[in-house]
Amino acid sequence: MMFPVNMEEQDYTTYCREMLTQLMTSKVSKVCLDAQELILTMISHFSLDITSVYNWSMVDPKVAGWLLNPDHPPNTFTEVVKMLWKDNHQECDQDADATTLLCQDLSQLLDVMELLRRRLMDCDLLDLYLNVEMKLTPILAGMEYHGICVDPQRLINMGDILKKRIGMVESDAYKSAGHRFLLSSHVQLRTVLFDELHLDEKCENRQKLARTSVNNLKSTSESVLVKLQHLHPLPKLVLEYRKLEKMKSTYVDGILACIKEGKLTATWDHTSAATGRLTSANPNIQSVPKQPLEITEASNKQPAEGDKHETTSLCAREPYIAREGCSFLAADFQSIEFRLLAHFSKDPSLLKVFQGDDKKDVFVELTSQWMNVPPGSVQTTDRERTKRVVYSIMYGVGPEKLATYLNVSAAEAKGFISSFLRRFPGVSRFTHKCIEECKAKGHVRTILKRWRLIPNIKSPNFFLKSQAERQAVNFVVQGSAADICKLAMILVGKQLVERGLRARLLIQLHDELVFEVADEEVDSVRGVVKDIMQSDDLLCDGKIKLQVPLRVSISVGKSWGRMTDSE
DNA sequence: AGTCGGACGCTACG
DNA sequence: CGTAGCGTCC
Repeated sequence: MMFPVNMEEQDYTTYCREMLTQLMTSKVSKVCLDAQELILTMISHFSLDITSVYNWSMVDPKVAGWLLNPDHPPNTFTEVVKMLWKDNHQECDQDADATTLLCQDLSQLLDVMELLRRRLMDCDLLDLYLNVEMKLTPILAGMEYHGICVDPQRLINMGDILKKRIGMVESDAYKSAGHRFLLSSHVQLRTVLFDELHLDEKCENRQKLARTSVNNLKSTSESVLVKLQHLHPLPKLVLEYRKLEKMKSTYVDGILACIKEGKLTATWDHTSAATGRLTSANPNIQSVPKQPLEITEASNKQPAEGDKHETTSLCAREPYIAREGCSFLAADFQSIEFRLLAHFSKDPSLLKVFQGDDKKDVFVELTSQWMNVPPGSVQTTDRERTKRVVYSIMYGVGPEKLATYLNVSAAEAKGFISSFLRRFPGVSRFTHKCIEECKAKGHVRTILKRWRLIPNIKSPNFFLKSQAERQAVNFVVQGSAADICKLAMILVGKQLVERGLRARLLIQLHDELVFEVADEEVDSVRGVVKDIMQSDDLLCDGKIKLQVPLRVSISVGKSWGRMTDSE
């Protein structure tokens, strides 16, 4: 490519923009390390129309390296090279200057990419690479470019309320402990709870309290504090302190620190999750709490009035506001991982739960099947328990952890799991098939053939082998859900552009997409998004057949904290 | 004497 | 299961 030097700046910019746009949309193969970053830079620098970058096609060696070995992705070009040639790669000249090094890299770039392409082909990953992962790259760049508007004043107000309440809980905690100590220190809390107050010895019917995983010390985690809270006021105060502190440090102060020019600009990372999921960082928008935090605010001002306390509800998503004249539209795949478990298990009773009426509640339906009672008389607590059991089985967590979630004994939890597996035997068949396949091939695959190498599946160490088995099963379910969500992002993006709708994707929460939409386009966008996400076209034009239908629910709102269901 | 970085524990989300 | 990020502690 040539860049003329004798040009006015204005013309020069126009010239470059034209050149680069032509190059990017041409059929010529473009190899680019960190393609996402380049696209973002170009959108920002040349003020390009975001929709025009969706059909740019590039190949990125780092993304290829990650797909080949998702547990140990290469972070630099050197690491990509190392990965391909292992130990027998040509030594780089340590003393060479930057230009020489760059030239060496460039001279290798094409060869490297050619080799990566061949590897991807051999591993049956090329289709996934070209038609999913690389198509997603410009979409992620777009998400980073748009950013999300937040109202800083709301965050500051929340911070003030939290600060006051934290101070009060702190002094109450010191009183109940009998002395001051650092409430945020697990080590100090452990001493107070167990060495000074001996709460573990007073614990009802000798309940087993959790231990820390690395050092096997007495844990002070939520599940332990819940068990201790009836013995002494301190555990409950610590629980409240932790909730308030988490909210303040991560979701108020942490978010405020990430605001640049009035908006949040998270980075979206393709290659940091071995399961194929996306991650977001600085901030991690995917972990902003959904449930509001209820806090009791003592009103010192008018103690004469009847109520001593007034309760305030703090919602971390409340300060996220759609831009002027726009609304957020969220599209959520309803229990997609569970549906995929049903698909893979082919268990007739499980499949039946997802067939027919879209309106019915799948966990009520499942509880009804499991307990042999009519759906109408399923209790809320039973429904909740069913949900926990299903997710525990999918994640492969044992009876102990399930017991803490359900607040029952480990024996009871074990009973629930075995009862469930007896009632839906397809699930066990599926998990065993996963593990056997993994043992035979050394890896497992998702519906889009994404793979994960799991060498520990043959480990003589029981813990490592069990962990590997859980990972194998979980990867197939979680990774397949990730595949489908990526397909949705790509296809919805394409359809919105084709229909001239200016909705833009801002956030991906694994099974949910959040768009920002002009108010007058909300109805059209809702229709398009829902149709596509539920259509057979989504699954590679119907080439992939699922045993269950996918269902999408839509909600709309001006604030991310106040979204209402929308037909 | 102050500061950095890694290990660890805990907890949001899905 | 597996991400990010906050906090202590050495």
